Amino acid sequence: MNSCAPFVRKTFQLVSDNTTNHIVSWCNNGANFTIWNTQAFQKQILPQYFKHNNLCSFVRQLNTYGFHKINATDAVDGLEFSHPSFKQGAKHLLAKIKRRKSKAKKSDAQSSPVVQDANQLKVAEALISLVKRQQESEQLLMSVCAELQEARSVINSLQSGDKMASPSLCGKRAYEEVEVGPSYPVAKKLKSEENLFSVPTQEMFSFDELFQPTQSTCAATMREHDAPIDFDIKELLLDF
Amino acid sequence: MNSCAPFVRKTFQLVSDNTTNHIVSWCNNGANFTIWNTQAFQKQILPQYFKHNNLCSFVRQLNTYGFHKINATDAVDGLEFSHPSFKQGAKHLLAKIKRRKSKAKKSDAQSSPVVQDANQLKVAEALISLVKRQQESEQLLMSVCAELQEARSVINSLQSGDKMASPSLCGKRAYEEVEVGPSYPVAKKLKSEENLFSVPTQEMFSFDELFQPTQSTCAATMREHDAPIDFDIKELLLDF
DNA sequence: GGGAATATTCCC
DNA sequence: GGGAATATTCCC
Repeated sequence: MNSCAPFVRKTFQLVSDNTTNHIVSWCNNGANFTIWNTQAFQKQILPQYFKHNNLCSFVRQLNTYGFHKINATDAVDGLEFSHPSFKQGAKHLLAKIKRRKSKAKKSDAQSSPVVQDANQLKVAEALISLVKRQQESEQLLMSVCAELQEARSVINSLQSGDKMASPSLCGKRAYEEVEVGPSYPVAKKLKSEENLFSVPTQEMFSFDELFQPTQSTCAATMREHDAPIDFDIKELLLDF
Repeated sequence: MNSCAPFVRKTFQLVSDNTTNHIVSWCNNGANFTIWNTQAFQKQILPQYFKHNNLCSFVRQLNTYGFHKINATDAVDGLEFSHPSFKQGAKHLLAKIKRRKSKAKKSDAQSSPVVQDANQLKVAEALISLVKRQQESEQLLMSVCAELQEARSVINSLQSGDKMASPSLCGKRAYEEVEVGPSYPVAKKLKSEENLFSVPTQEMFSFDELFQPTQSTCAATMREHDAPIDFDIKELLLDF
């Protein structure tokens, strides 16, 4: 029943106490509450419920628990606050009022990344190095594939004289995943590489969720349906 | 002068107050202090300095600031505490007494990794996927290089009849970093790839510092002086 | 003794 | 309003 935070329970009690309505009371038909006399509230009310007599500390707690101040209008003065689960006579709603956690900084495109300790810095550096290494691997792969294509063109032109197949090339292949014969066009071969590179869809994580591609590279021409690897690592670390 | 924490300053004051030496006082020639009467200390002393009257809370603060309890001996009773910078008459030492920070969990080889929030979990998954992708790229690169080697063997055998060079192969190369002619042995070519792959030494981070290789792969044969990419990602995340 | 949640203070 | 340091409470 009384599973709400001590601060919320005490605030409900002091607002509901009809003997002090001239200092603090429900208002707006029980939807909000108002501190009518801040001096009396500080000196007479707060010390009865809390370990201080500062209105600022009380308001700080209200904010921590998600209360909002109502802008003063011409009709009423006093300090008025509201919370969707803090209503007159509704004790059962108080358990829904939760203390706000110290929030992790959300990414702001302008702000610089905050890396909080040496270990997280190391993780960041690991990611950066790994991404660089991956880019280099993929570029090198492209260049070697281009060379292979040229070599096969040479073979085809050399063989055009006798139209003979080349059994030795097919027989000595070391890695079975590369099933490309001499007459197989390189464009088709690169299509099969896409399957090897792409992250399987059954995994709970995809690159696109985390990494915002910031520029296109030659790798994009090779892997059309996969996110480029050159995401902005700083973007990711903003959420740390 | 008085840059020490409020708790330390107040504790020095209440211990040094000679009018309450029957309740709490310096002892051991001013090296430690003793609470002689815990009931009187709670009810009469604590509320004068703090917002509570609980001995437990006071002791909790002593521990937070690095004080240690002295084991009771036959000679003295009472609650005795000590701190290397909390000595009778030595106000100037109080600034050296620092509050202990909530310590980040250190890695323990037996304990399971603790990934503290959803974002760090995403980073972990990103690293895992990136490592997998890198392994696949390097394996594919090896297989393509093997194919290229075979293709060049075919070219050499086909050319052995007329000993003619192949100018078209050199002229149409798309990527300048691959400077390998038709007669260049593949073993030498892979040596040059090592330079492309390896992390530059002038960077402040190296893979070997962070990642413990857990098994050797075929990639190790290609990149002799570089750490294998298949480190244990869980090892790294223990420190989060 | 100390981790961790809540409370209070201080400051922007 | 809310971040962050310190204080108090609660619990192991």
